[in-house]
Amino acid sequence: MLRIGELSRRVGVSDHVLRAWESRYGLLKPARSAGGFRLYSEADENRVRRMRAHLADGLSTAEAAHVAVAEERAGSIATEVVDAGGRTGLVDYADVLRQALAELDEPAAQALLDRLLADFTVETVLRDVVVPYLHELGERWERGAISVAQEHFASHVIRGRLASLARGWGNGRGPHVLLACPPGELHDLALLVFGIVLHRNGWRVRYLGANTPVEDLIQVTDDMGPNLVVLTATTPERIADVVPELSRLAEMAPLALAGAGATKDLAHNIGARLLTEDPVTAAEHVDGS
Amino acid sequence: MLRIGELSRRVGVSDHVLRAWESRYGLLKPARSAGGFRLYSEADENRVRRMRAHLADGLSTAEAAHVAVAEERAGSIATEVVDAGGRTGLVDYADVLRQALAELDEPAAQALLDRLLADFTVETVLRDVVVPYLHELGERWERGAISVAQEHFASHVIRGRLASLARGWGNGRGPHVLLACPPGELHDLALLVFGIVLHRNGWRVRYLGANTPVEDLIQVTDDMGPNLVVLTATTPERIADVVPELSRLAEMAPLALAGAGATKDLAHNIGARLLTEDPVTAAEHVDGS
DNA sequence: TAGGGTCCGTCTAGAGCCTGTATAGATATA
DNA sequence: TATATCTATACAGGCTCTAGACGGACCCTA
Repeated sequence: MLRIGELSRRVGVSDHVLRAWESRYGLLKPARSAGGFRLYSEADENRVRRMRAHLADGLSTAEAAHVAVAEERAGSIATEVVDAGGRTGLVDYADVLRQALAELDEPAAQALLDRLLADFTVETVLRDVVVPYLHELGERWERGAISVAQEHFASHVIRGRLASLARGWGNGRGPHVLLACPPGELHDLALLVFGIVLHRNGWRVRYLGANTPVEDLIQVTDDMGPNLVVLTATTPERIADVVPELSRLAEMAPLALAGAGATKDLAHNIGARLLTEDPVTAAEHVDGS
Repeated sequence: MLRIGELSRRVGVSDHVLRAWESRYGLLKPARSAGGFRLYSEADENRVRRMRAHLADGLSTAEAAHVAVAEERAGSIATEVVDAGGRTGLVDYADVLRQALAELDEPAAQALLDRLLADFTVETVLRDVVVPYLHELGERWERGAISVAQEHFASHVIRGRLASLARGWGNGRGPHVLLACPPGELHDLALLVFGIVLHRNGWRVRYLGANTPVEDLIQVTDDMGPNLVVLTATTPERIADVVPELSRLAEMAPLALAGAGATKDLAHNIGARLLTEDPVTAAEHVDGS
């Protein structure tokens, strides 16, 4: 821990200026000694150096400070993630994600996901962070513990990331899977996760998404002849309402049901497989034959 | 974000001239700092460089400025002629896109979009391909000329591409815009396009998406103090149903209405601005003040 | 070729913004 | 005690703002 004079000497910025940058731009937030002296860390020193670099690039003082702070933010999440990743797994990062999204802070959420995806496999991030977060989101949603605005915002950010992971999932030469949710079912993010992992395991994905009439499913199945059709639902009614139609579908192509709404009985009645694991694990275990 | 002195140094054009080109030819539309200083983006820097290139080619100042602005729209770096050809060429791509998506052929659609985005600016692709395609999709949807499966499939692919263009749109230091659709309105893709272009013009975007209760909008507006709130609706009822609430919102922050459902009367009654142009053009014309 | 119009880079003046530096009086540290 | 640091405020100089004027270069027309 350095006091202001020492920091000033090290970075070549006068103590007056350091205080000005602190009060005017929030560049530094030093700890304080018992008597009130500023105590700076190594991170603070680095931040000042980056600030000076940006000034040398021609940015205005205010702008340079802003950029230096913004960089710091992404960086700190990064190291934190890597540290925690080694020890405890990533599950805690669902919390960080939750907080960023609850505050409608898109940059923070994206930065976190960037870091996670840079350091871990897609499967790990999806299984340990995204899926737990989605569960929590769904549960808060049901409890009314979250505003519509928050839910929409979070869904949009997550959907955007998943969509970019899904890019090109119709490509390839592997077996062919058709994904959809039954009529009335609006939650398709877990299905997206499932499809992403399937594609990474060699499948070609056709995705129809939420709230799809079974009639259309049958039509597409007839046209395309998929090797597998997977439906997800969060409540049993969504499936129970269309049992006869799904039975017909199950005769046309192998059918699997997943999600909290998929019960053993329903699957049995329809003649479908039941997938009980989380979307990532389930996708890894599905057999392409 | 650069101030005028730094931009002047970088591009080798005096600050006086930069201001003259701005006021005389509309070459630049810099954001402003709280104190009124011009703040230039990288895009502005590039535009000035192109302007200089055209001057060096012998064009008059007015002409060079016109071309520099126009080619940003037309997108093609190669075209030195102000061409109508690029445009007719592009319009046909909406057809190709429509066909790929109608056949549920994700790889073909993605490949087309990859190609377009490599060759043209984001604005051009959105304005001349994506937005026309969305209009057509909406119209077929109303006519029942398209299956639910096709509509879902197409929406998902387009949404995914737009989401990746939207990545990071909450970043930056420009003015702050809140985007949403009123309750009952489910079509938010054009709003996504609008947000993407706004961000490329320096705005920070907070996106709440389709079907958002006005109560939540008011809440978020109160918390965040956006510089602008924009709502889109495809039918007037969506807006007409919540006129009193929107009037209240309009008193809290500048409000703009857009989309086919936004009428002059509604906007007037609510005390909101009306955006009548296509999403791309409208976003380019929105004033940050 | 002269005269007038237009284009466009440059300049000015007065006001306001941005930012490094200075000052004063009190308190902390060694 | 001597030095370092604290907070709060003031200030100066450079940068930028707006609005307009100026003048050289060019083009048209008579």
